[in-house]
Amino acid sequence: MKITINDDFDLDKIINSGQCFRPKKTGDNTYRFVTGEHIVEITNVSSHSAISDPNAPTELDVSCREKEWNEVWQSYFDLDTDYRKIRAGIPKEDTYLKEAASCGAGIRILRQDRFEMLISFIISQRKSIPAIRTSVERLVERYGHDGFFPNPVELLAATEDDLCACGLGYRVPYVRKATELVAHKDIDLDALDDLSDEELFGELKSFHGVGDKVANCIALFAYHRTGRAPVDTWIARVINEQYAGVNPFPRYGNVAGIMQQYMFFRAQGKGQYVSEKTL
DNA sequence: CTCCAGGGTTTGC
DNA sequence: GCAAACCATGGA
Repeated sequence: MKITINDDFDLDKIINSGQCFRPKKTGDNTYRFVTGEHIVEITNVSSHSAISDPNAPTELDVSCREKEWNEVWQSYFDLDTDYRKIRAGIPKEDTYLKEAASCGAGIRILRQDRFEMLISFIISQRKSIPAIRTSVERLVERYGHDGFFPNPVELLAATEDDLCACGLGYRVPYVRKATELVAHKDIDLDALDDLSDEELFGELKSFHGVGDKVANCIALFAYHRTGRAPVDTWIARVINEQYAGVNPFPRYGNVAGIMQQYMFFRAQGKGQYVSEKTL
């Protein structure tokens, strides 16, 4: 099925933005995404001239039917939000963010599976992104089914030794306890969606092994709380070197999390800066 | 071999 | 309240 997108949309930047660990490139201009019990292959079939023009619409060929696209992937890719408008609203005084947003144009904040994000970001602490991917894939292979991330009941089957074999190291008890709480319905991850940002943040931090940074990542990438801006080692470095140690995110209100993603992408040296003139 | 990774918890003051 | 020690592994 053919899809046309009239907004920022760059699959390569999305899968390399650090917000997701499983989506991957499967061929020339083709990418595979998985969430919950859904899987889709997406090929960018835009003409070459359109790819070089940031304002041209993006033409996609997607493997799923229209019903699934509208009910699952439209929301997953946050296609009802105007990212160009958000980028245009960045004050030019914030020159570093202007450049970062130019580099990261095309990134979108994904609405990902809650349990998967909880477990993935617990694992993420003190690990490199490639190492996180390896551990998450091992969980999928051993405890998921049909290539889907294991649901809480499936992951409950993993003993502490099993989890250790997935390279989780000292995080094994964190993942184990979180899985038990969710599988036994002591905590309802879906019900947390009704909470305010601060209340959600507090509930997420009640998990052993979830601190400020991980709670904000889960809030941003699973609950789409775009006002949350996780501060990790990369962002802390940016705050120190570019903002004289003063956290710039409060001024960006409910789009702070989107700005954080642009900065994270830029801080890793990814993306190319495109000057305002060529935009 | 060494170094460090999208941090968090525990401990000691 | 704060700073420092400590944490298991994999990837570079």
